[in-house]
Amino acid sequence: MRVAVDIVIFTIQSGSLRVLLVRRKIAPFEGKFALPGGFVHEDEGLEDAALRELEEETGVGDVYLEQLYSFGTPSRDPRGRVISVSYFALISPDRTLQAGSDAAEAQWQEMQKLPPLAFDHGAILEYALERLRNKLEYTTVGFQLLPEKFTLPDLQGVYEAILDKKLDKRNFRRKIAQLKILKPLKEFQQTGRRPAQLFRFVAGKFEKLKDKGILFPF
Amino acid sequence: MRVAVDIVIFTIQSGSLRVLLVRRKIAPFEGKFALPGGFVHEDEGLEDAALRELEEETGVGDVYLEQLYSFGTPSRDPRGRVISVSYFALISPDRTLQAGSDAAEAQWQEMQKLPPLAFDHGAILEYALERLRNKLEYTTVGFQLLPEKFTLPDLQGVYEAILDKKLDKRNFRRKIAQLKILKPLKEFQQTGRRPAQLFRFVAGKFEKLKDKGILFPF
DNA sequence: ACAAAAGTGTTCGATATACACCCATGT
DNA sequence: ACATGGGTGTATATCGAACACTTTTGT
Repeated sequence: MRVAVDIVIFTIQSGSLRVLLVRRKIAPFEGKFALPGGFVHEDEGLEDAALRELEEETGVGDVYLEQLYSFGTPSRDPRGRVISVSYFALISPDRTLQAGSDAAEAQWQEMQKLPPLAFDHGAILEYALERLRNKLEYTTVGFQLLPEKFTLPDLQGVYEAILDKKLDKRNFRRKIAQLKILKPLKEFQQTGRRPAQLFRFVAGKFEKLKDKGILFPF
Repeated sequence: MRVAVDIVIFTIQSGSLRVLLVRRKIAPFEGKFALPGGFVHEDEGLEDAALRELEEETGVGDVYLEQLYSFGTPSRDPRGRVISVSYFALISPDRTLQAGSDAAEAQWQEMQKLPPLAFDHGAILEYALERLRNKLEYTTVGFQLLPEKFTLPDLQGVYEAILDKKLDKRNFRRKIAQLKILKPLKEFQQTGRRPAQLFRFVAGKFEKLKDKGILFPF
């Protein structure tokens, strides 16, 4: 019985939610897209294995990583019995440039236009998205998808891309404001028309979030 | 690499939350209490394995069962590499009588007075309790801990036992009422002083619960 | 001047919380 | 009659949802 980790790595690019997929070079499912992942080494923790695979695929460490679910239907891998412990990871777009360092065929695909996936990876991805949407509401995971400095429109864009719906600007900003987790900077982003103020995430005061369950001290 | 399932089985007895523990008869941790569980068979799904173990320990099938988390620190089992996929189960007190059918040493222990547990089972149990408390708020799992017919004080007792705090009777009853998931019966429980009305859980209308995430279609 | 996105408050309904008395039964 | 737990309603604070205009910049 072998144990593998499969990782759903989300990022935001061009205002849309994307996931890292690799094209399989060998059977089964040769040529199909799959989640990045691999077998857990004999003396390696599950999360360590996920971090290793993640770094191999994206070249990036130190990202938000959380265990998702374990899939173990006996028939899920035609080669034999493989238990997949799935993880989901979030990475900010300014750190995704290195992607493809290992698996030459790794691509950031839009969640809107997904190809059919190998194994049961479609179900894993679906569940990851549901979890991400839920956590967005009661935790601060959303900030993991932004660079260190960001604007409020950027932040709202992250929420809108994940939830796949428009949000009211004023309500959104009030909600963020009362969390008191943003430090306003004296810098402004000069990109579009009117410059937007930059902020930094400071995990200082998140009382209400903490007792609602920032979750899991592992 | 071996894969095991460990199951946190909760019930309510004498108004307090209890968990099923078995005393280990062999090393390692001989004589210590542990969560019921065992190795996954070669051609058996993870949930099937959990159900099998659960039925072996309690003699009961058809219970609420949900996957919790997978623990895989290499050193967690001194005998060698074992990945534990943990589950949590809820069982109503009128069905727990058969307990101990297999493991002669299986006991329902109060969550208040827990002995130290073998392996990392203490951490598993802690996480299971946290999850149960969270789910209590946005799902109807609480009803799984009651017999088919129950009174409102019974139901409130379940919530109080799990959350380990007193709740306001009137607020509690209003909250339950507006879910419209209880069918009042024409029977009354004759036990204490004044008879209490019996209800039956009917999953009919739980709109708000459903889109909040009754979760996981597997 | 105009186009485009940034920024800013108020109202209203729903939901959570705090709180005290009467009722039905068994002894 | 009294002790025990069952049963019921109101007032207040808090939170989420709807909704429109002014400001700053680049062209």
